[in-house]
Amino acid sequence: MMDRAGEALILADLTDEQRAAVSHGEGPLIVVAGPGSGKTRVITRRVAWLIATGAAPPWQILAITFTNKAAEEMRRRIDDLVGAGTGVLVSTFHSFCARTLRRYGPPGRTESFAIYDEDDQRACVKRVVEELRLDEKVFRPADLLAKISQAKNRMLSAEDYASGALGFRDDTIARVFGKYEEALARFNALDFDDLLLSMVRLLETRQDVRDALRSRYRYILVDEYQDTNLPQARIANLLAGENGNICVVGDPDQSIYRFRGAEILNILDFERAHPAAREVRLERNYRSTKRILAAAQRLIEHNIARRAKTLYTENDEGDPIRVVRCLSDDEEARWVARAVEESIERGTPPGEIAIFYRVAALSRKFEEELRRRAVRHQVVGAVPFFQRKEVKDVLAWLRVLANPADEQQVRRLAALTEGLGPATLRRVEELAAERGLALLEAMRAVGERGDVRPQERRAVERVVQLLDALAERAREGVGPMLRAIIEETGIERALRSSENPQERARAENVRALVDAGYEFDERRARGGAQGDAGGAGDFREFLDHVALLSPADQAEDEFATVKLMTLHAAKGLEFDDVFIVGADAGFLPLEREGEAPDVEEERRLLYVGLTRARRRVTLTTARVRRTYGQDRSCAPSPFLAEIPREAIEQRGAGGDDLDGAYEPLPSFDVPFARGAESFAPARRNGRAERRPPDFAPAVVRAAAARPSDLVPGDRVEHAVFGKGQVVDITGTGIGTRVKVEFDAVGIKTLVLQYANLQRI
DNA sequence: CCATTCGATGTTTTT
DNA sequence: CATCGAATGG
Repeated sequence: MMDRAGEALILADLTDEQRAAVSHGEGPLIVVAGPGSGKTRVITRRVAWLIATGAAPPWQILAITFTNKAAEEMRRRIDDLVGAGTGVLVSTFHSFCARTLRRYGPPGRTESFAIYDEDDQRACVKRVVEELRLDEKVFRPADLLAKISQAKNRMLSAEDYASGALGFRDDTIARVFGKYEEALARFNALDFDDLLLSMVRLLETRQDVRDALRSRYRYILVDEYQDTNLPQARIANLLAGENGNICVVGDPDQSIYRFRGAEILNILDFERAHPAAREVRLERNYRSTKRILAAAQRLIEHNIARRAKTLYTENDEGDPIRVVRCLSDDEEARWVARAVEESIERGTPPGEIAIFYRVAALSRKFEEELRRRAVRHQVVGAVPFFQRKEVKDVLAWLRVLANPADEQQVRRLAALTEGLGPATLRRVEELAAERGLALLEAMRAVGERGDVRPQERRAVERVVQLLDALAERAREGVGPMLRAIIEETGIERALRSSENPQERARAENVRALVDAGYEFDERRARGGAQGDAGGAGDFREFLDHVALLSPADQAEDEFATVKLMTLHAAKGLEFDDVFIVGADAGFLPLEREGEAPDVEEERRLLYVGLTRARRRVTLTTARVRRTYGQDRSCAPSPFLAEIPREAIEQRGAGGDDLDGAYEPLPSFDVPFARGAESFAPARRNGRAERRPPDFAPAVVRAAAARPSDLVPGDRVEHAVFGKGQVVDITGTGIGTRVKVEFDAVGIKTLVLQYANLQRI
């Protein structure tokens, strides 16, 4: 424990506001922290201060974050201040709940419950939909799941939903909801939302648990409070108790997870829920230049549902924000990649450069372009490793072992097993129904069905035998178990010998999973984890760990690589040089079919993006963007007009200007200057219409024009089809199609754009 | 039972 | 264009 000097040290280099928050005594505290205002610093210092002053021993402090990554980072910073392994619990809501529920048993489940991720959930909904004989086209499992999750976030039960249902569709959703809940209970499973809801129920119904937890965790700190949903806020408040020691930190302007149930009122109305709360506002920004901050501030002031907050900074004026209007998305990618290169040449460390986009699908072109230029880069949160099919296939074996009631996973095993198809499975299910057995038990008894052929019976037995063999090896650790799985099932071998390079990459994932298992064992052997040493608990813990890992957690912050990520993933990070691409109407705010965009939320999203930057921001737009292989013309995002002009330097890439909304400025890079003037841009409020090929913009025509001096009779070569002769050419611009009679494969019609024909 | 092919269909954001 | 699911043929 620290002395007075240590205490002074904790407060030494803080501003008055920061100090007020850090050294707040008992009772509720809300810290409204603007971007770059030293929020994490305040939390970690406060933890240190509580310990140093003896207000609470470390193990009575609970700090809650949203992502594992944030938790890790916070733990690290707390360790730096107070020493490692002091026992401060830093956890995400979900893993804190999972852990507590495992200890006390969630209502209606046993402690060995499975945690269902989105894939599992969808599969489960799908089964319900089939069971109810609904048309999957009309009732798409993913849509239904979204509705169900939404309801759960609002703490509505299936019955609640049913009683509020309007019309047939709602009624049906309510029925699916109910069946889905039944299925989860039967499988002894909880989905992500249930982890929170069960926790609420546990705290509300079990006074002993509530008291135990309250005396255990006397100080609660919640980061990113603006992103809490109803159950999360309820949990935090139940843990804290009335007038308890709850400290919430956040920024309503950075609330960007409404689609997932985040309730911005939790933070806006915190004081109403806690009349005794003290509020501290952190408005000084230490991160960005004056210009960036001014731009962000002016932008966000267009929101109506917010509480005024005025940020300021003592930092430099800085460079203007670049706004670049490109002729096409291809060119945007080229331009950005070049600008990234240039930034690196100017001395920016690659790891200090980031590219943000609204939708993940946009990443591809930038990736390709960076790869072409050999710029090291990394897509953050691209494909969540532990959610890849091959990884989940392997994990399914462990999951069945951990929770044999999980029929969903048992089915998965069946699907993985050669010779065990739907027909055989149905027979096993019938057997289960007849005898009142669990699916897995029925598989053991498969011999009692006369109508299962020996070949199929053997397949079923293989599954059971492997599970038994794995159970035997459970004490050896997760690594050996995983290894046994891939060896016995031959999954890695099968993938590795595939023709398809993508498949072979999957083999690497399987291998990496086994490695992760061994690493887990090692970490555990070193005494890192708590709980029973070795044995069956091990792989359960491994599964929990894996289930609650998010894509963002996979990011390794390598100093040497440029980062690409969605605007959502950018929250909480900072970079010297930020590129926000795809700043087009329709994309930002993102418009979805049949739904009005949530403009304020989208504006906050851009606000988050802008305020990640320390030194430079570049926003890019494209006149023509390709989606579904179709060209659509786009207007710039309306948000661009909300940024003060004096903070902007506007450029057109391709000898073009910004549609008159801004002063025309000299071009930066002019790959396709000519021909641009012949094209009058459609600037219909984003929702660009599909245009016939002849109206294809000049840029694209220029791009496609290169080989189009082809005439019938020319000899050409194609990468796949080999050599051939051009028979006919139809269409113009991007829609140009070439009919080629190939020597080897006969006549094919190719889209000139993609065919990549070489004249010979 | 399985592999291949064809057609339709689709694009947020994530614990 | 890419991916997925269903249909189809072996």
